[in-house]
Amino acid sequence: MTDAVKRGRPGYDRRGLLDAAVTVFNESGYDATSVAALAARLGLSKAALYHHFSSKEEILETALGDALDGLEGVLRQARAVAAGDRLAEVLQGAVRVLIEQLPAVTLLLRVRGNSDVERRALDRRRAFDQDVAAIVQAAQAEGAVRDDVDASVATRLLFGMVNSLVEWYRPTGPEGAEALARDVLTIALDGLRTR
Amino acid sequence: MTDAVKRGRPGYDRRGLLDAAVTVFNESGYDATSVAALAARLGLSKAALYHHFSSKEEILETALGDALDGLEGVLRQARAVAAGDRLAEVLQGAVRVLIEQLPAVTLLLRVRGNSDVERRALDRRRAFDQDVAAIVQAAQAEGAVRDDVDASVATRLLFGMVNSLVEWYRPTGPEGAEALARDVLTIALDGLRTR
DNA sequence: GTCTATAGACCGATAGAC
DNA sequence: GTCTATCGGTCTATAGAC
Repeated sequence: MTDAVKRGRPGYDRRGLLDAAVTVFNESGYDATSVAALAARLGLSKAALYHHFSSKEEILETALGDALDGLEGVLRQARAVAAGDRLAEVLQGAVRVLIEQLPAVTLLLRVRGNSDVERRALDRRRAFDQDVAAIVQAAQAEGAVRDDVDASVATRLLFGMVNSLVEWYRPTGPEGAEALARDVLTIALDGLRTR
Repeated sequence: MTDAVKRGRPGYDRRGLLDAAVTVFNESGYDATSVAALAARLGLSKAALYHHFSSKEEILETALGDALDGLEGVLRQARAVAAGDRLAEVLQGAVRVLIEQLPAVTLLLRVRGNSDVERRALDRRRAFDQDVAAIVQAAQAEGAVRDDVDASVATRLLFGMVNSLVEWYRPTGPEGAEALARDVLTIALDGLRTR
């Protein structure tokens, strides 16, 4: 963490503005938030906003890109471990990314494909899901994962569980990121039933 | 099933109009859908719409009520079985309700509390979640469910998995309701890992 | 004639563009 | 700061099946 000296007039930088804007989008919805309303909420003028981003959609695109980069990074990382352990690695990594980039991932998960930018994001998400499904399938072939549940159904259910974190997880809460990742892995791999 | 003789001018009845309207709300968002746009999409006039419902919000309220009635019915039904089996009963019932009332439940799960109606629905949803968490806790006390995961966290994760069905399940798909309920129970209770 | 669903013209309020 | 389009909603009259 190099704490670069901040120069120039103080205020939002591109990064801080992005985070703040995404939070507002999550509160009120992307479409429902006009640029004027966004600027007002952030306490600056539209002109200042457009100094950092050339359009409202560029804010969206950047945030969705960040979220997707994080998730795809998890896949890259998972390729380093043995095929049988890959699913656990992906689940754990996904929980970590969700928590670290909660606002951006929240925005990503609410995208419904209303524009080209949103559709491209959905395409990347679909590709991610397919990669995960392939990992599940490989684990089934290896015998590490039960094969009486279809790989793509299992993938959707697992990521339904993981993604639901954005609905309720708050950084201030009692549950830490590691504990949460552990709980997700426990349920996903071993289930809740005692034996 | 008394198939009452249909009298009067043909067209939408309240039920059919509700289903159609909820589907449109899910496509475009409740707030973003104007009454005029809704009426146009359904092929009738605003006035005809207001013959069946006294306000746009009453449509929302009715749909959310239907979804919540269905979920609460699952809880009532679950009270009939032994405490140790109750969680399985609730999960299975919830999957069934989600599938049978997919449009209404989808709408419910997207509510963010932007009005009194939405907040009341969220309150009922929270109460439902708490009831389920109590069932999980009771199962833990009985030793039927592992107690190294907090009951309310487990509840949220399980229902994250179940609720995610609205994002991808389509009645036309290959997966039937019963098969899906079985898959959910398998993962939730036994996990994906082979033993 | 009765019952249900429907249409068109219109209202006051307001949010957003200019 | 003004102006216009659109919002949710109303009123009255009517169309069509039994």
